[in-house]
Amino acid sequence: MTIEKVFGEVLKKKRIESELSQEGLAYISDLDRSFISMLERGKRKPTITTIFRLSSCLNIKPSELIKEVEAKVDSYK
Amino acid sequence: MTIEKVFGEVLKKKRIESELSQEGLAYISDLDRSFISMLERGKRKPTITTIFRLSSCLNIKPSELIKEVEAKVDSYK
DNA sequence: CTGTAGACTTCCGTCGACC
DNA sequence: TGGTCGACGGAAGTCTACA
Repeated sequence: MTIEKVFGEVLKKKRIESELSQEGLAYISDLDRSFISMLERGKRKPTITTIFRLSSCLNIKPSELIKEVEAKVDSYK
Repeated sequence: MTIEKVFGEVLKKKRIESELSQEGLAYISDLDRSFISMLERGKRKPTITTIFRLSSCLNIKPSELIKEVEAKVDSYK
């Protein structure tokens, strides 16, 4: 498992929990919808600023988002 | 304060605490020394994979690194 | 040991369109 | 609503070299 794939899974989960569509998240985060789609599918790797932006839109701390990613990455080892 | 500037400050602090030179960190993380230099000065924004790579070299969890960044960012608000 | 410059390759992130 | 395609500008990250 790659970090970007796990990040995509976590992002999708958090987005669903916030009851947002990709389009809705794209709108409030001011990121492109196709980019959100690629992030969720692990086709793109976000920069630190993108991580912070998405986190605030999902009402979660960046460190908590990363923590979930790191826990999931560790579980694959 | 921008996120990348704060990240650079935290990165430098952690590197010094690990008693590593930029060159040493570049070597073990397999990143370019000039890139490490620019990261520390906030001239570049790391992607999530770079954050994970640097964290493991600094013996810290990615989420803890981000946590310090987010705390410092918040302190400027 | 660190900063920076330039030239380079790869990829982030945008945009419009279609399924 | 989400996946994907192609084109694009700009930025991530490498490498050499010099102060």
